[in-house]
Amino acid sequence: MADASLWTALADPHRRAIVALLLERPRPVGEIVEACGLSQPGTSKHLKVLREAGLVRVRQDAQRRVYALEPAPIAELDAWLAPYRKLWNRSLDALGRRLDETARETATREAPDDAPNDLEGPTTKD
Amino acid sequence: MADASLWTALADPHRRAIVALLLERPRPVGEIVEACGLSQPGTSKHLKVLREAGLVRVRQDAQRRVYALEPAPIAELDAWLAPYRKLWNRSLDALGRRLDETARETATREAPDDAPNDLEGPTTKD
DNA sequence: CAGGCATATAGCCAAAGAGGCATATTGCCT
DNA sequence: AGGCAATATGCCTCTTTGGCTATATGCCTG
Repeated sequence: MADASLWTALADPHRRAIVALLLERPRPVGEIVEACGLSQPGTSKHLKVLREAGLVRVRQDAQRRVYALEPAPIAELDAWLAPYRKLWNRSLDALGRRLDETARETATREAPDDAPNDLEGPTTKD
Repeated sequence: MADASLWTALADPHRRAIVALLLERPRPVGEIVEACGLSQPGTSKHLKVLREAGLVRVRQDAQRRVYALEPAPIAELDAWLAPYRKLWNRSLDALGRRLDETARETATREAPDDAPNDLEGPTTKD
């Protein structure tokens, strides 16, 4: 499943950095190499991983290869995340936790009928 | 930066499976072991990773340790995702919602017994 | 057609990670 | 106290992966 490679691809900080770079605008390899401070082959390898995960696409411009973000896989991530979003919305409400970029604050104080995830009790953390 | 460990934690399919399990409800270790078909120590190790990433919380109930999802880190993921969401929304608009149906397709689930379970959330496409 | 860029691939090494088994630890029960 | 049940840790192995250097490929230009 491509899902696996998606997570694997984004697991690496350098690759997330590259993805962030490409969010701003498409870029040729040289630029990416310079930005993330790796060797050119190393960067190329990361780009390969991103390519195979479908996260980026390449356009050839003479000798340059211009990489650009591919939106679909990230949408996939978003879809994966969806079920969890309602969970932390509930918690956010309960704990009064403030998160920077939620934008989902609908003030829906519905009482959870089953309340599957009550994380209370003596929380023994590590 | 808990971010790194967050991605690393979710990079593993077994750990994503565990997280999916805990989305339904909190569970003791034994149940998780059974569900993901790994050895008990192996499962425990995964739980440790999730714990250290802040993704789960433990409540001690007699000899049992009941694990539950911690919403905040997933919210963090959502925050990370936010800038990209704009991007693919744009594309979605441009492509005439073709991606939308891709993202909303439902996946078939199978009951995990001893097989490698893919109880990941709404696995999209493929 | 030779030369030079820009990028990809191949080969190699060290480090991390996932998995298993055996064992320690902790709490309950008799 | 002794034993069992549930979970965590240590240790070992094997595979994967990230990084590098060296080399191949493709494309443009003189």
